[in-house]
Amino acid sequence: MTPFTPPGETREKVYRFVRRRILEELPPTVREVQEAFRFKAVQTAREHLERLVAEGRLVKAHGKSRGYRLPQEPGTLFVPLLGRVQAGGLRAAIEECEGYMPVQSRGSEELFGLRVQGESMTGAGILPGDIVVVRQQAEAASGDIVVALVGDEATIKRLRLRGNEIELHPENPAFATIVPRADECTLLGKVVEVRRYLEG
Amino acid sequence: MTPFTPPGETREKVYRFVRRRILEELPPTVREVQEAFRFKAVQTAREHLERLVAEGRLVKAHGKSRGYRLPQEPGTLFVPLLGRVQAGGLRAAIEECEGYMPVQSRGSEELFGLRVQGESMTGAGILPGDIVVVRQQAEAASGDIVVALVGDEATIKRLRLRGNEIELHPENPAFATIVPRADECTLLGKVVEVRRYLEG
DNA sequence: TTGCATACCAGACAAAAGTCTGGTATAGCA
DNA sequence: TGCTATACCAGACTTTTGTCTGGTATGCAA
Repeated sequence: MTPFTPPGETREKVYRFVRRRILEELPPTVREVQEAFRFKAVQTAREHLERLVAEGRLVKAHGKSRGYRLPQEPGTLFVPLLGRVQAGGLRAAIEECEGYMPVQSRGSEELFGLRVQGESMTGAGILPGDIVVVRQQAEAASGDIVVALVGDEATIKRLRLRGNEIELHPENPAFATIVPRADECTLLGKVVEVRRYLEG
Repeated sequence: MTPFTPPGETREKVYRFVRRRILEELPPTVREVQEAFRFKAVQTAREHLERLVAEGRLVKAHGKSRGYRLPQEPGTLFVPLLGRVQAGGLRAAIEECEGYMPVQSRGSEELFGLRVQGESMTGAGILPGDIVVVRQQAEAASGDIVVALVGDEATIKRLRLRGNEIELHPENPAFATIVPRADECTLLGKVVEVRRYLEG
């Protein structure tokens, strides 16, 4: 190989290669980097990688195979996607989930996805078939969109607190506000994200 | 260790462990599985893993380190998130993207994320600040929600084809339909997903 | 009882992957 | 010119990791 490529050019490509591989769930080995770039020596790949670590663009687990990672945790979590939640059974629903979906998150949160049924929140841009990502929490602020278990089915509404009273407001004039008694209503969590898949 | 645990119980836990590790971007080695379950022999871990492969719950790359993967490609891709797209510059906008977001995809698609500006699509549940995931394509069907470059700015509208004419319909009565000339309108792609982050 | 299955262990070997020492060629700078 | 830096190569060593052979204990069914 001609021992002169512009400084940093190859390294940039190495970085992009490694990042893609990490994001695709299988970080490369040093020798895989070597082969991808047709280096004749392992060391060449290693030098680029170590340089990227020194520059802070990668981090590594010393001595471990496929040990190169991205520095600032892209923080992608896979959370269970639930079809519906019925009385008492958030745990059960999570166990029997339909699948998993990737969500960006700071980590220590308990999240789940829930498929939206009904038109009661169309005014807030939440349509039937959409998926809401919910953070499990027992408290929420007035104005938050929440998932609550009222009677024996989970429902998505906007929460309003009036003194000690809880109100669950739909965002659609065709639906009525629910004012549940405290003992027949459990807050499952707060909606932190809304998704709509327009294909498949 | 007591040589009797109910059949399949440990294997189920091994499966969950491996799946979590794969989704977190670093598949475990056989010995990491061994240690996680306090097996005294590597072979025990290997037997569980090989069994999971035989059952089709995992697949593996023979002889490669950290070679266990999930069978049906969870297919999570990281796509560039664009703030805005201006005349001519989809390539440029992708180079200078704001960041990356995880998207579930069948793989060979060219996707990007775009932040929504304006209220012209609120009727379709697409609000200002939402992010749309767009598949790059030069053609689309009547009725699709598309991103098009009209003049020198990208816009999101519902596409209607009337014979040879292209119409870009807003979903908000306060906005007017656009009927661009073919030479001043470029189709950037089709919206395949809508996301709204309600926090942060 | 025998046979067979599951669940596990001991100890080894071989391949894969990380690491290291020492080298060459080119370019830029003092 | 010598010094330093980058980019790369050769070949080896060491650790990690995948793989293998053969073993024990328990439960179940013929």
